[in-house]
Amino acid sequence: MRISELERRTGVSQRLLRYYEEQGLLRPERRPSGYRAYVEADVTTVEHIRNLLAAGLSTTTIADLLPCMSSAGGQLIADCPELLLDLHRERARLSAAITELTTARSTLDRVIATAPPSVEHAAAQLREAR
Amino acid sequence: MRISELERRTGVSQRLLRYYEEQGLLRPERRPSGYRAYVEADVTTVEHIRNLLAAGLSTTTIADLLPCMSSAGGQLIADCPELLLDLHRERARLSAAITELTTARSTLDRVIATAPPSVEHAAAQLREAR
DNA sequence: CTAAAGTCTCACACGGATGTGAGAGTCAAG
DNA sequence: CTTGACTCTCACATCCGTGTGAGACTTTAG
Repeated sequence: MRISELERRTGVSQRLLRYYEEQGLLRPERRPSGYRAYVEADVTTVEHIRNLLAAGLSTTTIADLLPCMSSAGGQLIADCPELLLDLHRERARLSAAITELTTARSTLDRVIATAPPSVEHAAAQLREAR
Repeated sequence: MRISELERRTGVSQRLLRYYEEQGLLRPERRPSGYRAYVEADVTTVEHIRNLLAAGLSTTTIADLLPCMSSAGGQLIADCPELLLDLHRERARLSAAITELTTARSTLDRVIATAPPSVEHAAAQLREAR
């Protein structure tokens, strides 16, 4: 598929799709014309990229991660205990973030719960008004 | 405490501590000299900030969140349906972020799980060596 | 063949998080 | 008082993810 279709299917701009390629996250074939030729799996890959970026990972970290995720075999980390160590660190950071966010959300829920019904009602109307 | 102590205790540069204040994340008192006077709780607050930033949240989002995380002042929203609406939106964003982070962590777990025991062992030794 | 739509590369721009340095004021030890 | 360490503000600089536009080439529809 060409770039506009991948853009449509993933909701990610062409600019970013080219940027991800520049960062080594995507490696589409090229047609004789120079047009990029993406494959079906790239749709999933782009979704992975978006998730990991939203989680605060950098493109270079993601670049390390993606080969492991596509190639079913763990050959890559088989040779590289250092990478495994990085992944463990990354996981710990993610867990800490999840805990933080979950705590924050609970607190938020408690605050929201203190709103008197009249205010809830007013807010609901505000929401409709948009 | 003054800024260099907070820097030492949190590992966050003075530049960033001032930046967080500029963004409304910290509100240290000022001495007559103009020096910032931080309190004990600021250490924890800074840790929260670092975690939330690492989770991909912006300073403005964190600014909305922090008051909820320290003191659950429910009186705040009694007068202001607009704020309640913001909190609901914030909650939705938090849930989305949590989902993304959890997805990312599961992905990471699957990658880690492909490591053969020999590599796990090598990694464990690397970890000790630090 | 022509026109329109799609794609390419390149380059400039921008906001957010962070580093770095200059110049001036404050504090504490000798 | 002087000196050195600490702090202040202000400004410029950098990296990263992203937007936008120009100018040239490719593909497709009529």
